[in-house]
Amino acid sequence: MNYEQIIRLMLERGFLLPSSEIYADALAGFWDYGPLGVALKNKYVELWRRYLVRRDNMVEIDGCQIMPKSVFVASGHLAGFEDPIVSCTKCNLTLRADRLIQEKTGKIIPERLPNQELDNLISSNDIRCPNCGGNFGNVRRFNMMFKVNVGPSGEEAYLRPETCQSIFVDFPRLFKVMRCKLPVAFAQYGKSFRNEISPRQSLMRLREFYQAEIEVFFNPDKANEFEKFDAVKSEVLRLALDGEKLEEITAAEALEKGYLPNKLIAYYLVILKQFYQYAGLDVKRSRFRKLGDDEKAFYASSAFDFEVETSLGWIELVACNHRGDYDLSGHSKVSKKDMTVLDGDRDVLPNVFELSMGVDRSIYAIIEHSLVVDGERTVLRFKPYLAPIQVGVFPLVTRDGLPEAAKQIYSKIKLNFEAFYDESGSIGRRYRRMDEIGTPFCITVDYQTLEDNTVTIRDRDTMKQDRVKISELEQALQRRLFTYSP
RNA sequence: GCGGGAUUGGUCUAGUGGUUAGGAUACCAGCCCCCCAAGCUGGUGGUCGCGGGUUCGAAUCCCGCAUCCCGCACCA
Repeated sequence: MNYEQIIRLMLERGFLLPSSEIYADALAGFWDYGPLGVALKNKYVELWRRYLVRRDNMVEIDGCQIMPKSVFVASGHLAGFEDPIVSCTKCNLTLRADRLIQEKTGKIIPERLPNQELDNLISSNDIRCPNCGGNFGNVRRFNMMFKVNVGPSGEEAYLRPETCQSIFVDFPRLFKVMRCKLPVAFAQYGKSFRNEISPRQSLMRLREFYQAEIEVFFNPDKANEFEKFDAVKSEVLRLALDGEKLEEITAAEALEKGYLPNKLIAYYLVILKQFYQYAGLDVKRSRFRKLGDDEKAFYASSAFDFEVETSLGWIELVACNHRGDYDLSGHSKVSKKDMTVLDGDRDVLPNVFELSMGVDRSIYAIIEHSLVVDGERTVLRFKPYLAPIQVGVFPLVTRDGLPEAAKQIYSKIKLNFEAFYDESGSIGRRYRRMDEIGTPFCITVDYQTLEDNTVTIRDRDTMKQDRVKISELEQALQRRLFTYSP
């Protein structure tokens, strides 16, 4: 299935809704999660906590979405997150001013050049609209951050464009009160906001979106003194170092060959890949792509994108950036707070390696990779522990006391599991409905139930059934649902 | 932002100026009672993205706006 069909399925089944769709002035780039979507997302985030946050003893926080101007002065977003743009006075075509000039003149044009100088370059080189030949207006700045006004005085503040700034500004206190030692990782799941010029493809480019970010703070002199690496050194990574060319190589070899800068980064790339394996992504269709200098974010000294192949092509799920001491030194300068911490007997300003995960995109990718159309059967083969509905409960027929028996089981197990009771239509039809939303197990109450207090558990993927005693049902479900596997 | 296409019940769709907007699917109820969908009967649900205009009369023509898709540009 392609992107469009998948989105239709998500809309139809209550995974996703266009936000404020009843109004004609609904905004592009905003989508709501429906009941199944939020259930899937919550379980995905729980898995993230299990396989990354808890596994690595990370410290999780939940920071505010609105932050004061100073934060973004220090982070560089007020200057660096801003593009010089210019519009044609005739056809309104809008382009990046620096790139336009660079393209026409062949000269390297720094993005930070003042507007006036960019204007001068456009007129002195007689640059006209490539679309209609019209003249360009004056260069202006477009900042992708949403500005908000706080309090009656309208104090200038911004919606955070990335969640990690909360971690950086909280770092000094957190490090102390949580009794941290380097290296230490901080994690946060939450919303970020970017005023995208043209949001497209629903979950791929949202203006309000979820990130799950991990910021690893470490002593740059000790990035190779990293014992945890040994446990994962023989894991295979798929690396795209130079364009599309792909190398499958163990983490240890990648280090030896200098593809990866240090053990710490190698370790986190491995556990990120492992996490996605557990999330049910087809990692054979994934890669870590090394970004060229022209693609990297302004704060990154080296960067890998974790990407997966979908019907939309390769999409970026996680940006893995070596941010150096960019953030802490920036915040230290602007806030005049000391951001150094004690490591051994020495004060160090930690460096940061981040795994910045796009949650919404990940959800999309998992759905696409989980979807199997097998003849007439449409199945979402979610890992059981990610399934929005975990178990369906059905009476085989609607007579002879079977519905009553089934409802009794349902009312009991729904306290511990996401269960769904259904008695409408044929039994096969009910199984298929569950297949379509990825429910891994269905319990059927049949005539034998009335005789010996057993029910069948039907497996979504094999369609086979096991018979279990009602008294052992919850245990049996527990075991099936929470067997984690890559 | 630019160019192109699209916008009719949950979903797909017929309908290009004129009676209560038709169908499929889904859904609901009843029948059937069947362990892998699409059997029978009945039923709910749309005023046609929003606003304005033309016309005696518009889902159907015109304008504006919004959203979605594709291409370009943008994507810290």
